[in-house]
Amino acid sequence: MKAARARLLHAGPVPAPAALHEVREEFLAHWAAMGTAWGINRTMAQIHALLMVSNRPLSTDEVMADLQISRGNANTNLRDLVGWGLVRSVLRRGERKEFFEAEKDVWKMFCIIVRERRRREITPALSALDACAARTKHLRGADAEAFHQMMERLAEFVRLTNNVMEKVERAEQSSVVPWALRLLQ
Amino acid sequence: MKAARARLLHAGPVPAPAALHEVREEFLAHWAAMGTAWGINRTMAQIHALLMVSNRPLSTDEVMADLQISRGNANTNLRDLVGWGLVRSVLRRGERKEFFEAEKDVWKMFCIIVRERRRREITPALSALDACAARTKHLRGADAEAFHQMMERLAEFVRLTNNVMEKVERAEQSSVVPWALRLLQ
DNA sequence: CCGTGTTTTCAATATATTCTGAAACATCAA
DNA sequence: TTGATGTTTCAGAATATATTGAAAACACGG
Repeated sequence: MKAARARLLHAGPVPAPAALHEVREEFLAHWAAMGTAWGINRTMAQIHALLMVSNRPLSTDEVMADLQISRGNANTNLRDLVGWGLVRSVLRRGERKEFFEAEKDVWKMFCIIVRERRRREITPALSALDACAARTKHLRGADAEAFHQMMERLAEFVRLTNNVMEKVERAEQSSVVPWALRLLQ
Repeated sequence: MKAARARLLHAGPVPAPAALHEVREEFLAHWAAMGTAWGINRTMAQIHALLMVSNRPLSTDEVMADLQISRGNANTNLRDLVGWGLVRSVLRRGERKEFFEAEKDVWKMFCIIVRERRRREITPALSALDACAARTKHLRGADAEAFHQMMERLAEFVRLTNNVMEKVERAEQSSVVPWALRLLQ
């Protein structure tokens, strides 16, 4: 009580725990906003952020309490994060509860996201574009030919993207990618 | 009339216009789905797709008719696409109506998207992360230090991303990027 | 300044997505 | 088997996002 009041009464260096809490909140909010802009739901991004900056694995209940969300919501999104491979569930011996920890290596994180987005979105998109190209190959007329050409160009570009992403996935071993990226600097 | 009926009566090679229409619908749907997965609204992606495969500029009314959407919706999303630089508005002499055409060069399209996402999302994210790092630099304690370290690592990674994207933006001139990408093949 | 064609705006509505909370389900130890 | 502990599911509620449509604003030629 006294400490709290003291903080309000005189200006001075903010105590570390309070300051940290504040900055952490800001980070969670930013990460969530970023996620939203890239098609990831708010809660999932928030949980991910929370686990990224936690120095120990957290239980579902801790996540619920921290983010003020329901059990169902926490469970679903933790499950999804595990599905993405961005979060691992860890068991503590002697405890039945499940704990969760995020992959902390930023480069690995990036590789995982690239792998999953390739698998879930790029590869199917490529099939679709190839199909669109194939099905219009033999059609005649200016419209059809223009359409076909566009499909070819898009497919070619997505194929290149796909290949680049595939290389990035394997980057842990081959280290070609970090090298190429440095080259772009 | 006769041609239409003939199509219904005997099995045979589908006439080009009908086949093209079908494939085009499929492409629009796929592009819209893809957009959604990457945080772009359905209609905007659909309009973009429509203009990409149109061999002439289209008016707002044509877009409305083709996609069966309201004037307000068409207008807003066309405006946004122009804001992204993915679509240009063109004026036909003697006509008061505005027409719209998409950037058709796939590589340029990509550069535009990279430029805009960098400007709208990456740069602000980087500022936020730097701020989070700076504000926890002097805090002591295991929690604060772990947090600070994570912020530094994330900021470093985003800074790299930012730089790579900046190079891609300028790729039209310098052509370093296509070269580096080929290297990754 | 008026009339006409076009674009923009925005409150209301519709749709899509996310979240909750409680019940069902699992697992284990006694 | 029972009870304690933990997880999953999912219908309904809450929220966020997108869409409509009609009125207002605008731009221009006459």
